[in-house]
Amino acid sequence: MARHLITSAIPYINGIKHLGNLVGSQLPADLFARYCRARGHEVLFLCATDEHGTPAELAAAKAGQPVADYCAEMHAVQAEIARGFRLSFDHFGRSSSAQNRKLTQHFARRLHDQGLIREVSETQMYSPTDGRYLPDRYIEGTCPNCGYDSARGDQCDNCTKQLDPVDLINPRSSVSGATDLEMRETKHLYLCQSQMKDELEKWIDSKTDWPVLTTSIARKWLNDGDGLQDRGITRDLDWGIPVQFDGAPWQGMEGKVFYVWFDAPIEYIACGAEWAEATGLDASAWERWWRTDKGAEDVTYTQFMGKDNVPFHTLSFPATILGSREPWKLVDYIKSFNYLNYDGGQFSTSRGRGVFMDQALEILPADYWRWWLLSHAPESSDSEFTWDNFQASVNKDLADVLGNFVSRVTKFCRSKFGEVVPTGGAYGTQEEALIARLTSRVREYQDHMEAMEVRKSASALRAIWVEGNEYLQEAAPWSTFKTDPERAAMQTRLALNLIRLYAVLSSPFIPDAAAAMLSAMQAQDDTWPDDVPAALACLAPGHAFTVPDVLFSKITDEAREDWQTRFSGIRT
RNA sequence: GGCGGAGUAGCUCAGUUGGUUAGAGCAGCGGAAUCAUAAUCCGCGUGUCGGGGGUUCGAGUCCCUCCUCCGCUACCA
Repeated sequence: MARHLITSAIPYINGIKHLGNLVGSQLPADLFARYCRARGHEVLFLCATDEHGTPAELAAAKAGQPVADYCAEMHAVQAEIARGFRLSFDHFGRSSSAQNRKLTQHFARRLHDQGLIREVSETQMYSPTDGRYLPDRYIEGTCPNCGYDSARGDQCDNCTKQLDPVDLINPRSSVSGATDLEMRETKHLYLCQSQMKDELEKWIDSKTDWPVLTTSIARKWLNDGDGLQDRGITRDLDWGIPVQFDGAPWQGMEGKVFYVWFDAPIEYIACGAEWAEATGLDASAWERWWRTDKGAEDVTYTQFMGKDNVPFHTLSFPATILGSREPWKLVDYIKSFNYLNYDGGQFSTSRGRGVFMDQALEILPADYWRWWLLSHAPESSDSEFTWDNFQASVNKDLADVLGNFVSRVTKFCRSKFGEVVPTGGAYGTQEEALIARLTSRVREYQDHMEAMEVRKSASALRAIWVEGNEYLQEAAPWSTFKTDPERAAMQTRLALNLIRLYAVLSSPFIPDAAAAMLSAMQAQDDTWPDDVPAALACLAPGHAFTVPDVLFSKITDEAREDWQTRFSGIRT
C-alpha cells in the first residue's frame, strides 16, 4: 500500500467557478484520489478556498458585507457545490484559517532568518477616497500611447501596450472613480527567488517525468530575460495574514499583509492541519504527510492545476519550501491542464460566459458532467465544450452503452429467472475469451489511471463497457434460453456480475451511478478486481438483486436547445 | 513587441525518439439481432495532416518562412 498526498489548485473565493476551472484541477484530482483509494492506497486529498487579496475585498464591498463574512459565506457555497460534484476532499479548508496564519508567518520568519527576504522601498498609487493603495489593474486613465480613455494601469486593452500607472493621463480609481490619487512611498518584503535560481533549476531538471507543459513554463520563468526575479510577498491591504514574526511585531511592516500568492500555497500544508483538527487528530497526523522527518518520506505528492498556476507551483512555492531549510514535503508530480473553451470562445467569469458549477448541477446530475469533462479533459491542448458534443457523448456513452447494458441484463433476468442470480451452466469458449479480453483491458485502464492520462483512462473504461454489449450480442441468452436454459443461466449470471464489476471500475468517474449499480446488485464487495475471473464470480447463484431505475436518462434535443440559448449570453 | 501553445476526417481529439497503405469515438451509409432507455453488435475512412520552401532513401513528426487562433508577459488571482 502506497501513500498519496493529493492537492487541487485552490479556487479563489470570489464567486462560483465555471466548468473550465473544475476540469483543470479539482475534478481530475478527485478522479485520481478516488482511484488511489479504490486500489487500497492511503490517501490524503486536500483542497481549500484562496480567500485573501483585493478582489475579495472589492467583492465583499459590492455585496455590502464585511470581507470575513463574505468569505465565510462564499466558502460555504463553494463547499456545497463541491459536495454536489462529489469531490471527495478529505478536507476543504480556508487560506484564512488560523493554521495558515501561523504557518505563513512561520515560513516568512524562516526565510528571513535564512537571508532570503529583503525590504524594498517603492512608490505606489494611493487613493485617499478609497482609503487604500490601488493595484495597477485598478487604476484607469487615458492611454498616453493611443488615447484610449479606459486604459488600465498595467496595460492598455486597446493598443495592448504595457503601462505604468504614472504614465496614465488623468488617472482615476476604477473602484470609486476618485481622481485624487497620489504616489506614496511604501516598504515591502521581497522573496529572494533569484538567489535560489540554481537550486530550483536543478530541482526542475531532476523532474524528467513531468509533462512538457509543466517544465517548459517553469524553465521559461527561470531563464527569461534576466532570469528568475525576486518577488514582492506583501501588500498594503487590510484583508490577509498580518506580516508578523510568529505573531510578534515585524519592524516597519505594521498594517501590511502577505500577498495571496505567498500564503495560498502554504494553505496546502495548513489544510492538512485543519483536517487533523477537524477530525480530532493531533499534529502528528498531518505532519506524517508533510514532514519528511516525521513520516512523510514514503509519501507521493501530486498536485493538479491549470497551466496558469504552474509558475507558482514550480518556482515560488518550492522556493518557500526549500528556502525554509526545513524538511517539508516537496511535490513529486505536477499534472497541469490546458483550458477548456466554451462554444467557440473562452469561459469567462467576469463576463458570465459559459456554464458555472451551480448552474450545471441545477440542470443535470454530477455524473453527466464528470464523465464528459474527464473524457474530454484538455490535457495536451486546449479543448472545446459544445452542447451538441456534450449531448451526443453523454447519451451514447452513459445512456446507450453503460445504462442500457444494466437495463437489458437486469430486465432479461427478471423476466426469465426472476430477481435472483440464476443457477447452473459452465463457462464455454466465449466466456473464456471475454475474460481474457477484460483482463487485458482492465490492465490498460489501470496503466492510464496511474499515469494520470485522463482521456485515455476514460476511453479504456468505455471499451470495458462495450465488451459487455459485444458479449451479450454474441452469447444471445434470449436465444439460448429457448434451447439450453442452463447455458442462458450461466450467461445471465456472468452479465449480472459484469454490472458489479463495472460499478467498481467506474466509481472514480461516475460515483453516484456506480453506487446505484452496486446497490441494485445488492453487493457489498467493492474491492478492486485484481483477479477478473474471481471478480466475475462475486455474485453467486441464488443471490438476490433488484432492477434499478434508468441510470442515465437521455438529454433531449429540446433540453439541449434550451440550454444552448440559456447559456449563450450573460449570466444574471 | 517578447515568450509559449495550437492548427490532423463533418464534430471532439490521438498520433511516443522521423519509418511499412495517417488512427479512435461520435455523426453518416449498409447489414445483423430483437434482451434492453428505438437502446445493441458487425462492416464501410483518398483526409492538399494551415500555406510555401528545405533536409532526408523516407516528414503529420526536423529546419526556415508566411497565415490564423489562443494564452502568458511577474500588482487579476
